[in-house]
Amino acid sequence: MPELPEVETVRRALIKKLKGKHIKEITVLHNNIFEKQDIENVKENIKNQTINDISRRGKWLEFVLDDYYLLSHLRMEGKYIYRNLDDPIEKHEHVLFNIDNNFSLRYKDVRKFGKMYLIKKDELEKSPISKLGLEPWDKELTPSYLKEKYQKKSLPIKTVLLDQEIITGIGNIYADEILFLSRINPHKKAKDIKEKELQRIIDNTKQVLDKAIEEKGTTIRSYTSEEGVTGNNQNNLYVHMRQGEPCSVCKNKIIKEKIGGRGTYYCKYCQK
DNA sequence: CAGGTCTCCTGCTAGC
DNA sequence: TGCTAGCAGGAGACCT
Repeated sequence: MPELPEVETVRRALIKKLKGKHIKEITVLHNNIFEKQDIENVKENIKNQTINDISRRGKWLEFVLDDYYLLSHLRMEGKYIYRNLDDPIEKHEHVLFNIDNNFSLRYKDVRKFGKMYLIKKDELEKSPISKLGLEPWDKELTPSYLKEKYQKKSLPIKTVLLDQEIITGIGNIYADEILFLSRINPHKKAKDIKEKELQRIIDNTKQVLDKAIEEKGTTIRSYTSEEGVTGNNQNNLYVHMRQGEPCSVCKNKIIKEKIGGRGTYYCKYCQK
């Protein structure tokens, strides 16, 4: 499940291979990937566009083309793979990019949850990324920013950390890790979090995500290594996917509960 | 506006 | 061993 570090890892890999290349045409095998868009327009407009750069906003990849941004969200299982142009289409490949009549870049997504948007450069405000909150390393991310955003949130902090309109890029794995390192109980209401704790959340968010990027992401529950991106950060997880194992601090058992519909792992002795 | 629930989708897994 | 029901999960839609 790609979160910010995994998306950043994918971005760095893609740009090496794709920068300066041209999208000659695309084949779309599952229209829902391009949600609420006219597929024929998308196919026509993307023809012969140059991939000038690939950037990232939260969990979104942003292909910077000549006249458009191609926004791509991998959601749970999305990945990009390279094939020869005439290689047969394999299961779960939904969008095929002909790159310079030379090779095929393919978007593959077992669950079909991923989304793409082809947006004119001056219409970015109409796209989903316009609603995103601050990047974890943004200077504006301060305890007072979070205090203001959290003041009306009665939801558990675990749920609120996943809110992409406040801090963008945190997903289910890293939310658990950030709260463990911050010694905050995931059930605690966001509005009840003290200023000192907010500072710990900010510091640990950066630390956890930096470390995960350094390790090229976390690979769990991944049945193929075909995406070419197999990270090592799963070895550094303190609580996520570790129910029943001893807490690294107090040795009590890590527990798993559902919070806001999400599997949540924490130590109820260390996290108050 | 805040928050709850449903939906999308398919492979994996627990339980019989 | 083989089958099936239920689960996992990011984010938008829809409802209260």
